[in-house]
Amino acid sequence: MGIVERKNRQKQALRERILDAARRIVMREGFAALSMRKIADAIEYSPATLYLHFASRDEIVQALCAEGYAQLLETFVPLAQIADPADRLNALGRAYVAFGVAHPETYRLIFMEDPSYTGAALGGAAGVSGASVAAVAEASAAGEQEAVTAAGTAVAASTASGKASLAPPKPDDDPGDAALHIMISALEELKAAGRLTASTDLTVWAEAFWATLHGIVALNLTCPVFPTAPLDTVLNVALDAWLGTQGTGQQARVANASLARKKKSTEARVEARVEPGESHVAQGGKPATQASQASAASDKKSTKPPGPSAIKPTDADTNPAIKVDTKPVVKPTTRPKATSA
Amino acid sequence: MGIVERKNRQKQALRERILDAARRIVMREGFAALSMRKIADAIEYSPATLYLHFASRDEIVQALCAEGYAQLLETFVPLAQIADPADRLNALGRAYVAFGVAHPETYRLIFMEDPSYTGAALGGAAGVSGASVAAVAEASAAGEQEAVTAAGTAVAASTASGKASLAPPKPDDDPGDAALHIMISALEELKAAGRLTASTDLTVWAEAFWATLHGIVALNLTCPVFPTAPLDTVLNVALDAWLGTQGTGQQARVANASLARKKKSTEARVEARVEPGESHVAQGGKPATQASQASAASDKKSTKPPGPSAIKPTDADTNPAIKVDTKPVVKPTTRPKATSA
DNA sequence: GTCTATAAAGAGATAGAC
DNA sequence: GTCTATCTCTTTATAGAC
Repeated sequence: MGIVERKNRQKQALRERILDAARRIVMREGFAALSMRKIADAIEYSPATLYLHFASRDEIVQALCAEGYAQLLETFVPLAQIADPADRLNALGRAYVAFGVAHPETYRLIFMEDPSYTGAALGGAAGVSGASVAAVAEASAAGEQEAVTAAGTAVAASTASGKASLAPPKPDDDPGDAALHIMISALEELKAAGRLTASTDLTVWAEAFWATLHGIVALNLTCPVFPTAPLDTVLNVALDAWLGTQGTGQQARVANASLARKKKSTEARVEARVEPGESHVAQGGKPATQASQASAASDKKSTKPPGPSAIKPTDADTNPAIKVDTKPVVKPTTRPKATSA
Repeated sequence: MGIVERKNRQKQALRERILDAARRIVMREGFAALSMRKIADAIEYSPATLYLHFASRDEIVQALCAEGYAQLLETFVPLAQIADPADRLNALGRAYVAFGVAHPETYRLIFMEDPSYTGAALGGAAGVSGASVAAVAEASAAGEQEAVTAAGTAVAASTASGKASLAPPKPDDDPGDAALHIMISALEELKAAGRLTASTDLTVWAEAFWATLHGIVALNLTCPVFPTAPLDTVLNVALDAWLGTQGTGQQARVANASLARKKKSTEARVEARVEPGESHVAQGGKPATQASQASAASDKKSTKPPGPSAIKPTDADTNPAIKVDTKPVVKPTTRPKATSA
């Protein structure tokens, strides 16, 4: 039966080519410019062929969303191994914002375009990349158990989660909750360690925290004038507000002394935890380059001129190893204008 | 020369009809469904006529944005008269979120669609409704001076700003900064009163705070699954994180005792400050109904079922006095599908 | 000022030949 | 499986009659 398998492979390959082309168009010209004709032209097939692989344009878009969301989750994988839960939350927040800024069109597609696309990403990413999702969830679970007992056992925790990421994936978890559960786990550790007086539901806290991150990203992608301050500065203030003095006053302050220490240093935290342990991350089977690359992208943005009315460049295209959205040529969410009539 | 004036009036009237129709379409069917033909059909003119009043579809959209932003600013006017700066920030945050939820399509249009639209709203709202913008700025300035001297002088402050809102407008202020300056003023009061140890730039703080609010609204409008918790709950946690324990620990906690008092009561704060003084607000020339209506809209949302995958209803159409967007019939940001082919 | 008519471009999706 | 050809439908914007 090698023939049918070859045909399957070819069919799958063409499907990938379609998605690749679609992704390129979205990155280059924005989501609104994505059309079946353009995809067909890009892969040098007829438009009708696309319908043999995808039932509609929407199905392509949703596949794109699922891919993008899986990509975002992969960014979190190495971060889930950070031992200190506060540091972990901090790193997750930075990575999230960095991802949004580095992949503006992908981020728009997943979280800012259409509820059905968002739902497709959060509910359907498992099919595309279930392994990474499961790895994230398990890494976070492993980290939780370790950190409750004692702090500073980063090596042991990372070893455990390294094995977990090699374990057989459970592809049918709800990927939408995976990222949130990472945060909630960190919060539970904080609470268990007495570093967080939980006056509120941890799920709500995580969701509100996430909303803050989303607001920072969304504003940077859409609002040309408002975040006058550099992205990093705003992000620092937000992370301070949520992590620096969280809880009820004195108690939380003492507990977060390790965070307050480097209050003005913007980026060092993630790399201080992850990069010295790059060996253990590589051991775990996942490359650590995404984390450092992500924080690097976030840092570059701090050189943005503070003046208003300048559409912010999304200059995160330094590392060609990572696919990065570039600024769309046409306006993102509007219909393409008539050229000359 | 009465003839030319009548013609000008008629021209202006048609312009308004065009915008009215456009607004209705956006509210009913979403922004993507707005086309010149539909507007023309709605006002029973030919499409060509529209181009005698607006150079392009974009110009109509930008006028809509400016209107919407002015509408949002008007929501802030009565709130700027709240004496206590922390209460004022709290009320502003709630009003902002309530506006976004009550007018989803307007909010999308201003802040979530296209950077150029956002810029048009923030930079061009003065032409549409410069008076209200100036009133907001002056009301906030008046409140600042009062509250530095002592707390609890709500009557005096409101009288002063009441006069201010009747003063001749300065229509050419940058409306984009107006709302932010209200927040910054409140922060300066907090700082001057020693209730906020300013470890960070106040402008940055205000922008980050605003980003949080935007994130909460944007997520509620776009993400079908994620804010599992009711909108109000998330908003409360966020406001607590920013206002409840802001500053460095103990000092802020004592200072914010008045806020912590009613921590679990969701809506009473705005009305406790504004509604007993409804006389003074009415005296100032601005109706106070918008503030209470806004917080009421926010509260209704808390009955949302927490289950995922349900597109959240935007049921804020109780008060017919306020124009409220309803849920679009078609998908918001996508091209309308081909009906039958 | 307003209309009819139409240009110019583009979209998604399908039928049927090969 | 793939293509050609086509259908149906949409859009913005303009020309020229009245």
